[in-house]
Amino acid sequence: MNEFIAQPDVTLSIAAVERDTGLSKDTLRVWERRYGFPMPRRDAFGERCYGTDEVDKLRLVKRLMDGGHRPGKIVHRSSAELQELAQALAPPAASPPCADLDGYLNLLKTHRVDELRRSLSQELVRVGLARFVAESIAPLTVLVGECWARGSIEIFEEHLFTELVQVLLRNAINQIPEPGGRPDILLTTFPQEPHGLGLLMAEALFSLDGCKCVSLGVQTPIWDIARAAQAQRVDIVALSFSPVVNGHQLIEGLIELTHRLGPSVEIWAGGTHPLLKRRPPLNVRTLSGLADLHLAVAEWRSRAAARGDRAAS
Amino acid sequence: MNEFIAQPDVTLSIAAVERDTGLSKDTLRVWERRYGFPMPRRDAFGERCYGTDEVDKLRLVKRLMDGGHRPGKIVHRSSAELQELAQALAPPAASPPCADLDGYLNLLKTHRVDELRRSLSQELVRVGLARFVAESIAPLTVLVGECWARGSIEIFEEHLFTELVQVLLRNAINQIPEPGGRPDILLTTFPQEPHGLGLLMAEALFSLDGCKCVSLGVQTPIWDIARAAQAQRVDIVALSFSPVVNGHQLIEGLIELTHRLGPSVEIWAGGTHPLLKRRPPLNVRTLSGLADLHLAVAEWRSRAAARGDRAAS
DNA sequence: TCAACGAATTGTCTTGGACAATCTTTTCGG
DNA sequence: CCGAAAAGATTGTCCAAGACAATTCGTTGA
Repeated sequence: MNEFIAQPDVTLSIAAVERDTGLSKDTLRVWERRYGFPMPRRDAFGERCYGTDEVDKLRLVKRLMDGGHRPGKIVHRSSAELQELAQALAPPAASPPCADLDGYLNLLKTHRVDELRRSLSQELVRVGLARFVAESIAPLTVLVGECWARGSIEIFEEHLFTELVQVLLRNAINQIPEPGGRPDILLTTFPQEPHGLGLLMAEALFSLDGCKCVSLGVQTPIWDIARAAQAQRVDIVALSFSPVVNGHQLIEGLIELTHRLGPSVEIWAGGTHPLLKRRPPLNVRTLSGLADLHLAVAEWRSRAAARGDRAAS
Repeated sequence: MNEFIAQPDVTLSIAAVERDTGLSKDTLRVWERRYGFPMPRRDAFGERCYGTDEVDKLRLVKRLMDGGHRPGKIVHRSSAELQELAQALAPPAASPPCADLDGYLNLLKTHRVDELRRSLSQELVRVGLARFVAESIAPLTVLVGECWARGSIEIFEEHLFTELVQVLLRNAINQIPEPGGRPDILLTTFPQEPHGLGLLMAEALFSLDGCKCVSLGVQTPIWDIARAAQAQRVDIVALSFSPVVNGHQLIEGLIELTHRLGPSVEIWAGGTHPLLKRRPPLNVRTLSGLADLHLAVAEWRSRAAARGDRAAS
């Protein structure tokens, strides 16, 4: 069907490697200069030809870097050693993973998507949305994230999971009767933060508490978060942070956002980013764990009542 | 309300311009050297600072190039002249923008989100999902995209729109009774493509046609698309392309994916990327317009029947 | 134990040159 | 006069080596 015979030595151009690994051309060249890896062959025109083995190793290195390793320390190791590192990287499974969670994870790894959706749906109906989010989805999401960092699940499996949970949660949120009560909450993430599941979980819990939620989705520029908050006249801007965002950018962003929003809008920050636990920053309400959301809303309402804000019923 | 005066001189780095215009850093530098445009200011460290006016013009030039113009001929013209060219180029103006669309757009621009959701919902119920997608959502999405490119709507408004449509479509898809028929279709986008609405529209229409859809969401690495297609044993990989993806990367990616998938899996490509209209590439089925989806599925089924594939009922 | 300072690491930007691929124009044979 | 082949211009991407800001690491001092 295809006139191309599978070449025994497939090689990729630097642009193709950039696309496949996510490492920029500049980075690839500077690694070659500094570390001697990757050291691709050159074609007749002196251009780099990367082999599949090199690209595979680059992918591995990239994954370890996402997990906190530094390139200079690991590029020289063999692929086998890197595999080991990736295994060791994962946190020692802090909580003894509940049997249910392992069951779900197993379904995901064996690609029985329909079964996974069905059993999660059943669990949702069984325990209700609030407990479902807190006890199943949240820990499962963390677990999947850890597995991803360790390389023990594939990227497309993580995509499948994200998509599936999204469908489930959006559907559940939709079935909550239109609340329309205060506080009005704007949900979004910073530009560097591509993960949206945390946001969706928060939206579910807030909606259950009768808050009016407006979501901007992920990766909204700070300036636009402020604009949206003004335009929608919300009471609270709720942000979600996973560990991928740089701590410095997180703090800087929160400071800037605080200034832009002014005192009339509160900022609530939640998620799995380590900084949120260690030092509660500025005048930002940090939400430690999903149970805290309910508490925070209750507090806000009693504050509003104390202010004599009758609209916040 | 806000103590910060809107800065008169917002400038973007070369990386930001690459992201915003789709023109590579190399291209931006070589244009500066050859044509003298763009000629960005330099900051204290000698790095390029592009003004918003330059970026706007670059976007315009890019659009004209996608339409067949060559950069050397047009970069020197004024923005006004380019606007004219764009006018002349673009519209066979297939449909004079329906009054409904303008109404929706207006609701979005005045931030009456609830009203917008309600009127779209009503329209959905009125005309059914298929027509709703083809006649309202698709052109409205294009319109919003154009406004965004022109800068006549704000980023957060675009986020609001995306989120709202997503909720609507996911909810509608959910209510389609589980089809489970062939073909099995895997939906996703290339790593450079962050827009997911096209995917969602396709999923809606495919599902209506009784296809079994599995979505990976956006930005899946090519390698993982192939892995997922194998694992799920799908018949078709459906991809969506907006103009933001580089034409070269599009072609290269499709070639690589073709090789990785082998002959047993078809590739269908749709979206608003200009390349899809001009030269139908390779052995990829290009879907020109949403109406084509239905046709393509019908064709696939008759081919399957001709092969005597009884499973594809 | 924590903060602060200097050193090492690392990604991205810079310049200017080169060249293959593509598009346009000219030339030439029928 | 038409169509094909050759010559010429255009254009995007690659290369090399240098520079530097931002981040992280490691050490010292309180």
